[in-house]
Amino acid sequence: MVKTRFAPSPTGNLHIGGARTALFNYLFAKHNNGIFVLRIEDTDIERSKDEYTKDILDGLKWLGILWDEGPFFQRERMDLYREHAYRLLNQGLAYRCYCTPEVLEEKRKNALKEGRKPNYDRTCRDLNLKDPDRPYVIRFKTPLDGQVSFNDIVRGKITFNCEELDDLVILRSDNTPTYNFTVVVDDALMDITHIIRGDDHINNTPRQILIYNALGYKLPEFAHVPLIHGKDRTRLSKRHGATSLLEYKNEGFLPEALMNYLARLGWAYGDQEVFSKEELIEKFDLKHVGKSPAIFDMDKLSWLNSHYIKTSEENRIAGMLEGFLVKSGIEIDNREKLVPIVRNLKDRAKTLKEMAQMAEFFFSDEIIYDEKAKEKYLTHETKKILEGFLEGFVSLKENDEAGQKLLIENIVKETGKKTVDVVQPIRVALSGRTASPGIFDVINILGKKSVEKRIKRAIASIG
RNA sequence: GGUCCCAUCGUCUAGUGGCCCAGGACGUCGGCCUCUCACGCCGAAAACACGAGUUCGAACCUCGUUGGGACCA
Repeated sequence: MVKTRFAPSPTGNLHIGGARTALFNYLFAKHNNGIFVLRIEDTDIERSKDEYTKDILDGLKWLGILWDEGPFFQRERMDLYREHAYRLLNQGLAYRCYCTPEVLEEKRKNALKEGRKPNYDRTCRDLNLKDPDRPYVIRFKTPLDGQVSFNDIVRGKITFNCEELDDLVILRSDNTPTYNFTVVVDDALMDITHIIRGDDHINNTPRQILIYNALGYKLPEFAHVPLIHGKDRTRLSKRHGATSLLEYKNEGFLPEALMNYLARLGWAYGDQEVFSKEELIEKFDLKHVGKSPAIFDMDKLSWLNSHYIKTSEENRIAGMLEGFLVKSGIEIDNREKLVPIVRNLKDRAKTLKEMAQMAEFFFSDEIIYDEKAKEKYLTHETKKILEGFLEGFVSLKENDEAGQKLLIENIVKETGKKTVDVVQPIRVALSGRTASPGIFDVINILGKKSVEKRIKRAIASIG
């Protein structure tokens, strides 16, 4: 049974990189009919915050990455780590180290000065000390020589010399376990079969393998996926913009667009670009994950988002649009309008937020004219056009699009102007802007009364 | 600085010795459509980091160089 996990520290929001790692774990598990576990690594009490945990859980749920087990919290499992640490101690695979931080720092400095590696010099390794009055840490006995190598599913064989590895601390003097130790204990106890994580953990892997072996647990498979980089080609971080995945939600992105984009970032399935969640589960594999870091590209995300806006159920988009409108203080007088509005705006908007901005004018007859638009199209010259339009329009029935077309054609003929010069003033009168959906769509979504009101108001504004 | 990793169009990538004078997508540019803005459609420019080697043949294999990144300090 395949079992994967996503194990974030709640020391920050769920960002794009974390979300992708979670997604790969999720897709791999689901592809293999396996289990996906969520574990919160909150042992760093100083920096861990509940708000971050919430952001992570909410972000995953929004994306549609649902975990089968958990969330487990490491803070609740401290006894387990201590037990394991003492087990290694009792078996002679770890030792008490009484070196003080001051001494260690001194040694480190000297080593650096003399050009040696600043590793711990293993003073206490074979002393077998046991002093009840002095504080100590427990260190892991790393083999003095030999190699550790593993077959990474995406990287292939990776080898480290044990000499490079330290006798790392597994339990601090305050009785708290360290990162590399808790990870192994948890992954082993939770029966994780495949560890899929960012390649910033490659260097931790040999230490963890040694701990697995010492503890006598079965090794999992490892797959290190490249990190996502910003435009400057460094690891994605706060200064690259969005710090939480949920910001994309607030900006009007659809979760399926994010999921699709994230999956294709560093992974490919031939030439295919668009994938549903089900397709991703069916087609995802670690073998086609690339080895080099990928740069986050907002343009492509936007393109996918507009694709999903165009192809989603209009009702669903309308529901989400309503939320964005309400959020920007728009009063929705008539919810019947929402679906027709979506139908006309879905090809034009890249995000729901953008769509809400484009839709605002439908909801209030008190149009605020764009300054330049008014200056150009609401003039004494165009006043006649508006008056002519209004005169003809009042006698038309509701939603008589053929009649409306004829009316405009007639004005074009009578004035000798181009169609565009007749339509634009009307557009500005109705929407306040020079760009909008087709003029007849605007007219018929607004309805006869509203159109008349807005034309009159525009005429009045010219004075 | 040490260790490890990576290297195809601006970006995401296809490509595992001949199908590749390198394919798709985003973006860019040009055109068509058109009541505006979009959408859509058509077209164009755009890459195998460099140098050796292996081979009849290399984007694909080997070595080196350069560049980039991550971790540790």
